[in-house]
Amino acid sequence: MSPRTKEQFEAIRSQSIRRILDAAFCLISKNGYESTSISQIAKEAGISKGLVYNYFDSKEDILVSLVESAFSEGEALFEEKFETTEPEEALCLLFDWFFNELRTQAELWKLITEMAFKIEKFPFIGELLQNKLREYFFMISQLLAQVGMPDPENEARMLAAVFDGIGFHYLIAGDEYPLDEMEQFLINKYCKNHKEQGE
Amino acid sequence: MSPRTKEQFEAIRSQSIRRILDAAFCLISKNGYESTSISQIAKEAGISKGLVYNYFDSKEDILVSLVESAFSEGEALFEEKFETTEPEEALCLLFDWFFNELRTQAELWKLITEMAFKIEKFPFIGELLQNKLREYFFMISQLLAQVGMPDPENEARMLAAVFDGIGFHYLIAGDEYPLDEMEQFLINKYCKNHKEQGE
Amino acid sequence: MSPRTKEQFEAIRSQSIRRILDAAFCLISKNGYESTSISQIAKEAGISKGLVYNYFDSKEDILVSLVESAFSEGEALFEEKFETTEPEEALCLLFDWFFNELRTQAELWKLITEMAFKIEKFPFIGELLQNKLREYFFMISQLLAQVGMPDPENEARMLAAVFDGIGFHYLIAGDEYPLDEMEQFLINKYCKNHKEQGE
Amino acid sequence: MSPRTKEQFEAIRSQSIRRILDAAFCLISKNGYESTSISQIAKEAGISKGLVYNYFDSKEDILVSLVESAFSEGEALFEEKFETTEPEEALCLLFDWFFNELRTQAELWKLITEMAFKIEKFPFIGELLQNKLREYFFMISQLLAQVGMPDPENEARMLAAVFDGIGFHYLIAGDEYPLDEMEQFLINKYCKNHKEQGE
DNA sequence: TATGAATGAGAATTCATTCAT
DNA sequence: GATGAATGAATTCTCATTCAT
Repeated sequence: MSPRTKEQFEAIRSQSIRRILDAAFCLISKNGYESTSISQIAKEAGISKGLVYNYFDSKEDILVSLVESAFSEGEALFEEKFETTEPEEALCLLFDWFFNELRTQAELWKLITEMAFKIEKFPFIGELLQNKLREYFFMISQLLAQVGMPDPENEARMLAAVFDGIGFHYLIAGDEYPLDEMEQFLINKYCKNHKEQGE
Repeated sequence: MSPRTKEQFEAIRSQSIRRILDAAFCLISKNGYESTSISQIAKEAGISKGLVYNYFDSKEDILVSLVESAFSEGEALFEEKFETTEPEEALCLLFDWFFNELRTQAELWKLITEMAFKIEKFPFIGELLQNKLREYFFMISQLLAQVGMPDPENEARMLAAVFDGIGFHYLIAGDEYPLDEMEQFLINKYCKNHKEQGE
Repeated sequence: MSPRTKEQFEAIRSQSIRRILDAAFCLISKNGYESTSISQIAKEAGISKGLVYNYFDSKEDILVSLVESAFSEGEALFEEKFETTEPEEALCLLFDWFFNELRTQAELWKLITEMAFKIEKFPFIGELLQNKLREYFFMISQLLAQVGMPDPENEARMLAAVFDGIGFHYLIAGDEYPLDEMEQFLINKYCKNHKEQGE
Repeated sequence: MSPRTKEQFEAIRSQSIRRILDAAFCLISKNGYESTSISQIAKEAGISKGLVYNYFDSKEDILVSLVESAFSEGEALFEEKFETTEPEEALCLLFDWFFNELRTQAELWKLITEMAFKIEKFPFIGELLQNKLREYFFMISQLLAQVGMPDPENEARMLAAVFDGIGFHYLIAGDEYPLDEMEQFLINKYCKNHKEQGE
């Protein structure tokens, strides 16, 4: 019989890779990188341990792929949201987006955030996180400047901290944390003008 | 040789325990819990591996003690600072205290914060962190209420988030992070009345 | 498409086998049998891992073929050289041949020689090596007898040892080893008569 | 109870190390380095796998120790033998020594020799072997010079080759190889004067 | 109290081999 | 004939924990 075509192989490949990354994401975001073994990942992905090494060089390599894909996912959503709107609305959308992300993608936020504690061990993460943080900060400070807020840089730095701090406390307190209330509170605080226009 | 007295034994015990916890703190806050071995802790503490098990039942037990002692350390400083002052000054002192902690005890903050990612693995940590967070929040909200801030609860939740968020970004960015500037910014923002009164 | 003829199939077969053996020779003589994987061989041969198993039953089977082909290569050259000449010249040619082999086919010598250390693991190699050694020894002893050397058997055993010993030291010392000097030295020692006659 | 004394620990340590090295020597010289697993070594030594790593950093580390101890063993015997005798007798003793070594310590010779094929993989071995070879060669060439042999350097190089070549052929042919006959033959060839004096 | 030797379970990783296409 | 995905056993190595002294 003739061998599978390149496309067939590629389909198989990407499906397996997808499975591995999904399993890895699920387990690592739940239990942490060190507490997740390749065996667990393979079992969760429904494949053999050996196959994992067909697609990834090492456990660290899985982490790299995972983190990069996690980052670029966030990226895409981020840009798409705020590029084409006027500042007042964009600011509102930012809160909207952030709280939505937190509600639906808490695991993703958890994974990325936990990486900050692994910078010593995996230096590439430091780079990624710093870049992420800079973009994040830059975007917010531009929004705030456009809205006419004084000292937008420090305000942005503070707002960025608010976001990660809320994510952090949500992680600790779980559903006891009043996400909805905080969202409303922040919108009222930062988007008053826009709101008033809406009234 | 005369046998050692109870007091002597007790002194030896507590000294060894202290050493173990110090070593554990040092290593775990730097490298993480999973990446720190009992051997490393014993070596850093200058005692034998076996002796560690004389004082602690397991590696997890060390973590429990470590986290509890870390928490109560923070506690003590915290209470002592704000109990006896008037609200306007206390708020200032709070910023003072926080940024000082971050500058001098970053490792402690890092250790406690990282624990949030281990809640699934060590449920006792969830309790501790939630309590901590509640106290933290309660104290700030009282301060803000006393200062006359409207909606002090949500403001407190936000300010608490600002603190942890700044800690988090400081962890990522290191000395590039403008801690001083942020401190000044927050003091100006939250303690204006007091400052103006002072002038 | 017309189906391939038997000859075409046969050509493909033998070409693939040739490639596999070449790759195996190259890698195994450099890195050793155990440190060479089927994947490496397949990659070096430019074919797939699976195809290797179309032509060989197992990794050991490759080694068998490899060693046999290596031995018979040496064989062919060997016989062709000394069969038709007169003894005095043949002895000279022997040295010539040996040092040439060493210089140009060191890998081959290395592969065959290393096999001696695998006799326990692959008994078939013992047979092959012993036969080889016997032929080798027999040929030399005949040459020496024809040249009129007393006790040609032991002299042959010694000379055979000299050859492999030199090969061995050349392997250790690399280009620092004075191959040329040794060649001249041995020729002077063993072929003086012939040389002097030639003058 | 009081802990064991330093001496007791040291005794335990060196006994375990001895066992590991003995087992490793036995297995590696028989089956080769790559074909010998740590599990096998531990089992042969009658200890657990884990303990091996209490005493050696890695499998390679075992090899290093093994090779170094093998080399220095040979060394000691070597020097002791030839330093204090007159050249004619020393030459005889050299043959004596060599054939004895081969008969009683074939495994040691095999281990050391096989290492030559691992130079690429373990560069430290190259150093050791070259030094060994140089000493070996230097000692023989001095002996031959003292005995009055012309061109003692090349003769020494040849004799050194004879030795390793014989070892090599003995490895291949086993007890079929006429070691005794070769010993006598070489003594007759190289120690004639001394022998004749003895007659 | 104190030591460190000893264990064994489990981690990451490799690789010969099989198999569906 | 040809491919490479998939497997599983084996390998090196780590580490929490136990134990004899």
